[in-house]
Amino acid sequence: MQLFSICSILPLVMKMYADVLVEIRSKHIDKTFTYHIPDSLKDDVCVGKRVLVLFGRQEVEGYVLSLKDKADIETKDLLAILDDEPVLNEEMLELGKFLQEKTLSSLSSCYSTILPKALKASKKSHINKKEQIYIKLTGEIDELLSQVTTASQKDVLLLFKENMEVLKSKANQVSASAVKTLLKKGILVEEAREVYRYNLSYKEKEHAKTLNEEQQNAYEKIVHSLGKNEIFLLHGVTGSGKTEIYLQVIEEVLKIGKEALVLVPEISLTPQLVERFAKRFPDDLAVLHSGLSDGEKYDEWRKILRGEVHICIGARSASFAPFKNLGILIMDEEHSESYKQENQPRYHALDVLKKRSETYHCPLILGSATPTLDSMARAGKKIYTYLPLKKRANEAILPDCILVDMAEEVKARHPIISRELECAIIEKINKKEQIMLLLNRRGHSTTITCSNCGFTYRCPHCEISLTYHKSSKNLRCHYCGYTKYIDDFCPNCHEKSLNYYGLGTEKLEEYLENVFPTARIVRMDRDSTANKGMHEKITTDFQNHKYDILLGTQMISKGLDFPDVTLVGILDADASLQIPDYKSNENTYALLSQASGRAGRGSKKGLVIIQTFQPENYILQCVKNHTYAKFYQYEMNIRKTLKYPPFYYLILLTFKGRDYSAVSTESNKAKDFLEKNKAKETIILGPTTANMFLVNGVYHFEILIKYRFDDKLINTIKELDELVLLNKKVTMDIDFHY
DNA sequence: AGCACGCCGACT
DNA sequence: GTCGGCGTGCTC
Repeated sequence: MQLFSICSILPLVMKMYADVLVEIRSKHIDKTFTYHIPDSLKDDVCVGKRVLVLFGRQEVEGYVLSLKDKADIETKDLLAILDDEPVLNEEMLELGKFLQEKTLSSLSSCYSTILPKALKASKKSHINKKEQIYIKLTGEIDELLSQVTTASQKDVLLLFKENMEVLKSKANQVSASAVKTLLKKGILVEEAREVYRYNLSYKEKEHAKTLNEEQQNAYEKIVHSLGKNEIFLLHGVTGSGKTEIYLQVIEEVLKIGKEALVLVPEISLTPQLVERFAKRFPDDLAVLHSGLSDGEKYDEWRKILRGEVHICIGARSASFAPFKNLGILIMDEEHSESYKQENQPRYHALDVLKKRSETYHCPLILGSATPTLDSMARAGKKIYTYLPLKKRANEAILPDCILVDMAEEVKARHPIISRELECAIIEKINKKEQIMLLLNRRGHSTTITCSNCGFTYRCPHCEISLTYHKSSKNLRCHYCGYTKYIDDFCPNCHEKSLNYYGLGTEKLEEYLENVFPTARIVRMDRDSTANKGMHEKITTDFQNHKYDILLGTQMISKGLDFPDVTLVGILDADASLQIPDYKSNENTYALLSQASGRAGRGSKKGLVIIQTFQPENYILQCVKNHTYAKFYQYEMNIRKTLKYPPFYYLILLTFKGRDYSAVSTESNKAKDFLEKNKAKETIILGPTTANMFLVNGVYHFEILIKYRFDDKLINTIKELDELVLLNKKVTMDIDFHY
């Protein structure tokens, strides 16, 4: 089980050659190259370590994937071995290959994803362990004291009256030069000790809450399956106490000496949640999320690797946490799209967890208030064990929900905040209760048009209209990041006649300040939380009643628990329905019920007001009535008729390049190739120009493949991948949808 | 991905 | 005549 066991056996065999996967993230070079192992490095090589090699004319880092005693071609020597212990153990080596097979991306990109940045093979990743230098006495203090003559040297030694060892920096404060002489004389010795950069400082232990009957039942089923590879779908409305079940299951897992891995979406990984875990399991928790520096992540990673902690909570990338004896895997908010990586390798954390739960023979819990249709269908087929939680844990009742027809409100000159919402806000403020407003669009206004000549600002690279950010007085493209400063004059006709249309969080904040001048308002979105710690500051300030109204993007809809929020307003319910994606209904249902769930989590009953132009929309009706089951039936019917998941699998191929006609012809050739090799039921759609047709000067074409039973399809796509690789003007991106 | 080799256009 | 454009091909 220990890493060094591999290491200590292999050198005895004395292999002469090593197969090295060089770290060049290109599909053209995605294979191993054989290098000769010079005698000086023989005792040190082993599978899973990083090495330095000469590749062509450049020095490159790579991973040793296997050792052998013959080479069929001429070889170069390994230049150096970079690790004392392998960075990839057997499981991780296997997991990398699994990812490559699942995503059809390069093996080296898979290994890079598995490892924390500090351990990636690359040219310049010099994130090191942080060390502190301690100094120690070499003998008895009284005896050593008699050997020194100067006063300052004596002072330094006196530090050791009470401590066996002292931080060198501390001793230096007494007298740096004295420390130096004492070290030279051999009276003191240095000792480097590694320190961790990130530490949770919750020492008091919090105890388990009692579970209600439903929770108890779910808990017992899960605990009963420990040691077996079973997948649970824990379907519980917001506030039904899923987290408490996780915590108690983890407690059982720790009792049998095993480890627990908990995944949460990045935006749900709030200080509130971390605190809850940290207080329950003091000194036994590692946290991995994007807010940590690379060094901190590296330290957390090593705590896990060394077995110093038994629990890890983290976002998507934590699915690779280097545990060696997992007993439970948990994926909270399993419907979250953040579990899918949107660049290569485009893996889904669920696949990684499923794979690891097989490896370790341990259960996997998928928790959600709004499971994906896919998970729900699997539960229906008994592939997953279904565990419903229907009641809110603290007996709180679900909030009332009202749909407001905005067509009427526009006529009544209330286009932003409807009359109902305005009244409710005033009422709640008077009662000293709190309000959350969800508007899932950042910035100030989405379209800027000249009323004189009709000019509209568009991104020169992406052809979409630019969003105005008032606080920074510029226009931004939310796709490519293009930024442009503007003044009040139209660049086309030079009149001062620009109109700002469309509503973003910045403009809403401005509007609210005008309508409710006495209310204390705070905004939370990617822009207002750009600086480290802002997210935490806003949430704690709001919790402490420093504000009455919290407005923000979907960032405010997840994971936060404010007992005094009794009103939730959702301003742009239609926006997410209109996104051209087969999942837009599913995502809308999840987002809106998630946001609604923020209301009335304490003892007071909550109210949710949803503003929409289509109050009769079935999805919105389901949200209003809290009827997931009806939503599920309705949406499954649509998916079935339109041949979408979970009835069909989807693969999206994207062809990219700067040369329009090259991309067009290549994608058409690809279509022909696929048509020739497909199974009967497989459907090839396209090529069409992508949603984002032109981004940063790169043209995008798409082919969508829908299939059910097509054993050869994956192989066909691999062949196609190699064909497209020959054309240097076009790249092909493969994306498996779930 | 880099970095070489190689074969055609406008310049001191 | 040369400097340099980037198309093509290879890296153990």
